[in-house]
Formats: sequence, C-alpha cells, structure tokens
Amino acid sequence: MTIRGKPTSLDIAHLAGVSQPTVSRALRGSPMVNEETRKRILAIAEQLNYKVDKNASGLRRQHAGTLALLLFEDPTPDESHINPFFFPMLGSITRACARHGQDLLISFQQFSDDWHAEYGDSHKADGLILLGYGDYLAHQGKLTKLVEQGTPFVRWGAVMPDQPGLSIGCDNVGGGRLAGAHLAAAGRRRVAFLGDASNHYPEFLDRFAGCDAGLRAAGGPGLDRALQVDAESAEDSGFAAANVLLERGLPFDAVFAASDLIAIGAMHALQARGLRIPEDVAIVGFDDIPAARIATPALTTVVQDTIRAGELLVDALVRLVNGEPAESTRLETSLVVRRSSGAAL
Amino acid sequence: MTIRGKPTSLDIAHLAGVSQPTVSRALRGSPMVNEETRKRILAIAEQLNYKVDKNASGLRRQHAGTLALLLFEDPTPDESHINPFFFPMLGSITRACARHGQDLLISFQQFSDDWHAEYGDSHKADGLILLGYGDYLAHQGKLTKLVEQGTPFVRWGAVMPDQPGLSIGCDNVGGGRLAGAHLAAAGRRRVAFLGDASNHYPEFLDRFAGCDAGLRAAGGPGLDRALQVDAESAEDSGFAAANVLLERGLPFDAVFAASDLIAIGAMHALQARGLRIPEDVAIVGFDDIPAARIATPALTTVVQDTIRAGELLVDALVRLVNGEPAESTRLETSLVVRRSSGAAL
DNA sequence: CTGAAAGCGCTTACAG
DNA sequence: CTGAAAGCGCTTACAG
Repeated sequence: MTIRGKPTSLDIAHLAGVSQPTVSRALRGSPMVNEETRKRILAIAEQLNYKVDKNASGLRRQHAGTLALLLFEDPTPDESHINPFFFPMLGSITRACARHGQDLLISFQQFSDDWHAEYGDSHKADGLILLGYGDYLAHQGKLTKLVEQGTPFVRWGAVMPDQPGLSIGCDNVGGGRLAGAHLAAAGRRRVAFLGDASNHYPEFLDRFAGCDAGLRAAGGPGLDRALQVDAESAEDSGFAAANVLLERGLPFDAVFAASDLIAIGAMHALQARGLRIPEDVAIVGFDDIPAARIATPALTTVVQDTIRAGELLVDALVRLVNGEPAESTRLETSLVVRRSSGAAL
Repeated sequence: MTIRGKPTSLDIAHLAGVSQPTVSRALRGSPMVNEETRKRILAIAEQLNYKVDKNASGLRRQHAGTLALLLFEDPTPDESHINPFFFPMLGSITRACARHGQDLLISFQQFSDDWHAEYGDSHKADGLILLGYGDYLAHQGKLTKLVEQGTPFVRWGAVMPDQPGLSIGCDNVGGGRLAGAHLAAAGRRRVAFLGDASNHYPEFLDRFAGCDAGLRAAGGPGLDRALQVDAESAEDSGFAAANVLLERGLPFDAVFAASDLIAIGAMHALQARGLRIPEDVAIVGFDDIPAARIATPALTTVVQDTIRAGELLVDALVRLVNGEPAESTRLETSLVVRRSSGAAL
C-alpha cells in the first residue's frame, strides 16, 4: 500500500481498521483506548513514519507547541556580536525545550522593534523567552504591554520585586560581593568599577553594590564613584572605559568589570599603558565566557550557572503556558580564581 | 467593539463590511482586490493588531513558513561547546530568515539522532539547514535519505561533486594555500598539521592539501604526513594532538591547525613545553573565532565569511523550498595575519 | 472503549 | 472585483 505524500491519521485509521479519532487518541496516549488497538495503531504509525501535523493540531488546540527565544542585541545591530555569555544558555534552552516536547523559534531583535506584537498573536509561539542585556528602563514599557496582552514570557535579567512578568537571573549582589571579598583578601584597596552602574542597568548596579559591600565587609573602603566609568558589555567599550579611568589620574590597584567583555577590553587598555596585571592592577570580571580562560593573564571572574538558567527559563515558561504557577528565581554565583587577580594559585 | 481573544480574519471582514476571503486576499496583497477596499481592510487589521494565524494558513497551504536549523555537536553531547565559529553564522541565518519572512526553528542534534525523520514530516519546517563539523562518511547515509524523502535541505560543509543535496562551504583548499604560502614566506620549512586529514573530514583534508600546495608553490617541501596528527575541532583535542606531535621528537618550525580551537589548544601545549611562539614555532589557525584575537600571541588565521555563508544558506534553501533552482557555492577565504606566525606587522 | 460530527482559521478554486 | 463553498488534518465534545 502506497500513500501519496505524507501519511495522515486517516491513512493510519484505514490501515488499522479503526476510525480516525481513535488513531488520534491512541497516538496521544489517551487512556480510553484499548491496549491492543493502541499497539496496532502505534506499530502502523511507526512503520509509515507518521508524524502528527503540527499545523492541524496547533490550529485545533489553539496553541503552537512552540516557544520563541528573542535575543536582543543592543549596542551592535548588524555585527552579530552577541555576548558569548548567552551561547551556552542558548544550548541549554534548546535542550530543555526538546525535553518538554517544545519547538524553539529563535529570533534576534532590537529592543526598538515591535517584537511584542509580532509574537503572542499569530500563534507562532505560545510563549517568549527574552534574553540580552540592555537598557532596563527603555524596554520596561514593552514588558508591561506583554503582560497586558496576556502573552506568557520569562526573561533573563535582574530579579526585582516591581517587575513585569517573570524573571530568572543570578544573584548579582552576591556575585559582586564575592568579587569584592576576593579583592580585599588580595590586599586591594582602591577598586575601580567599569560598567553602567545605574538603574538603567540593574544587573550592573547590583554587581556594583555587592562589590562595595564585599569590600566594606572586609574592613576596607568600599567602591569609590570617582573610580567608576560607564561601559556597555563589549570589548571596545571596556577598552574605552579603562582609558577614561586612566585619564582621571586617580590611583587604583584593582578593576572589577561588570562583564568579562568589559574586563578583557580594559586589560588591553591597561597593558597598552604598560601596567602589569595583576602586579599593578588586579582584574576581576563577570560571566566566565570562554575568552576569560584564554586571556593573558587568565581572568578571575564570577560564574553564573548558564545551563541551569536555561533549564529554569524553559521550565517556568512551560508552566506559565500551561496556566500553572511559576516563580522568579535568583541563581547562586561562584568565583573562579585565575591569575588576573593576583591570588596565589 | 470588543473581540474576545485574538481577532480573526472574519472579525476584520465584519468590521470592513466584506467577506472573509476578501480580507485574506487583501492581506496577502492579491492584485484582485480593489485599492479602496484593501486600504480599509489593512487599516482595520493594523488597528486590531491582527496577525494571520500561522497554523491555519500553514495547514491550508501545506507548508510551514518555517525553516529549521539543525546544529550538530559531535564530540561534546551535553557540554554545549558548540564551535564558536558557528555563532556569527547563526546570527546571519536568523537575519536572513527574517528578511525572507521565514521563521527559524533551532535544534541541537547528535548525528546519531533520528533528525532526518523528525523534521520534513510533521510540517514543522519546510526545509533544513545543517550546520556542524562531524564525520562526513558517518552521516552521508542520512543526507541521502533526506534527498529520497524529498526534504529540501542545505548544509554548511565541503563542496564536493558527488554529494547528496546542496552545500555551501568555503574554499578550504584555497584557505590552506594561503596558510602554506604565508608560512613559506615567513621562512618556515617543516610545517606540522593538526587535524583529521582523511576523507572522513573532507574540509580538513582540503585544508591539508591546500597548505601542502602553498608550501610547494613557494619552492619548499610540502606537508609531511609524519608531522600530521589527528584532532577534532576542540581545544583539548588540539592540546593532546600537540603533545603527540612533540613526543614524536621530529623537528618542526610551524603548525597549521585545521581550526582555531585546535590551534589554541596546541599553543597551550607548546608553551607549556617552553617553546616560544612564534620564535620557535609559528602557528596558523582556521576560522577566526573571537578567541583568536585574544590569544597570546594573537593567532594568525584563515577567515571564512560566515555572514555571507548564512545568507547563502538561507537563500539557497528558500529557493529549494519554492522549487526554484539553487546551486552549491564555495566562498573565498582570506588570511588575517597576527603575531603567532612571526610575520612583521 | 469507539465512532460520527463539528470546527479550529485560513486559502483557493469556482461562480458571478 | 467579490462572495459562497470546500477543505487542509487534526482534536474534542457528544452519543452510543
């Protein structure tokens, strides 16, 4: 028996000598199907390599079986210089989706785009995962709109009480504290901070506050705003920020960078001025991207559990889509000590 | 007027005082709709933030409007250490899909999985983009099966005449030749090759052959198989391969690594033995991943145009899906000279 | 436990 | 240029 084109549930039904709805039930493991019948149906379906048509089933059930991952690239629209920090998370998300039987649509967006309208309607995806650093206040409004539309979504970012929707993020204050404590223990007193530490970038602000607390807890002075320079999470931004810092002429013996990309750019700038790392300036970054290990000297940095993050993002979103309760979660951080911070290894 | 849930084309039709099919026509820009009518319909659709239901339209038209990107991770199943070389290509692919109005499903796969059955059927996606290095002979069979099933697909990889389906790849021979010529010009005579240069990995084999040709064209000896060590595209594999090379005890003054990851691993191994790069050993890699710039010394490497590659992959696949002719393409490579090869900068 | 019927929201001949 | 009708392949009440 040959079937033109892809087999349908009706084809299976004919072959199995049952009605088409019975095939549908058997395939989805409905308990109201005779065990014998089910086995026969499954065998035939397997043999024909039958797959349920996603469009038909999605149309009927009014959902897509698909989640959409929106990756925001803020500073670099076309160069596709996504922060490498997100790549393992992307891998983790795809795997978690597979485990949940969800397909994953991926799209790179600008914060300025109308992504909040594009998905959500049109049944392309049942829910959204939002990834990417960016100006928090600037996209606040779109998140609120998503909530109003009733579009299920989760975002990676700062976990704060007043926030629209669900967030999974790391304990940025805790991570900053680890960095501060470590630098204090290494005897550093004048720690510069590179990164935009304002309420526009709450994650960076938390890292700043945490580091400050860690330094003070060790009995030293905290962070000095005079030693803080704004920077976005990009190498050239870190390079520029370090030069701004140097031009201020204030003494400092350490740099805590809000991200590894900033740290690596800063290291280049410092080394170009003949400063030795870690002898003259200790450096600590945040993220533990692959380049942190390869940098010379290798970069001490705060590690976020990106794998777990991806799993939590998908789990939470699937719950939301199913109308189950889900919670924002803050993940623990840890510190990986390498040569750049001058600690004995 | 309020509408419960998402608006449908029927809602628009009522509001515009036309039939539902007319709305459908107007929305897709059919020429058989009165200009006045169309404008009215579009305005209403926009105001209601109407989006065509992908499931319904896909079901009716028997296609998905979606392409699937399958990323194969061969050596590292769960660590999600995707070769970073593919990330900008991923970015380029997502953007190209957006330009073509295609959604992009992404999935990480093992070559061993039954991905060839999973997609293609079930109308999840109209076509497949296959990315990832891996044993060529091992997955040959699945590609052939895809062709038999009539599933449109394109792959990134070696462009060879006898191959199932369409391929976009770089001119690996040409890239190897650039590396060989450069090393010869730098006075290197005994060039080791790290990478699996067999017909299982035709891309690596081509790089080997090209380098050999480049060295000979400069009048020197070519590559010596005694100085070739197998390696997969991963740092630890490059590290191990370099150690194998060192243990052979044969003299060499340069290493051409089949990929940057291999090169970086090899550099660590050589430096650990006290060899100076580039003074004792010049190194050239392949891919120009971000780490190549950050490595110490910075890595000279062969650049592939990943952005263009992504565009070509999507263009070709869209043509295939539409039943239009499409061709395999081999992209030019270039060499970016950095400190690791000892050239005067 | 199983089947006949309806319907999800579109698109596409077919008439007019 | 527009509308009435059919149908894509499922899932889900509704009967039995």
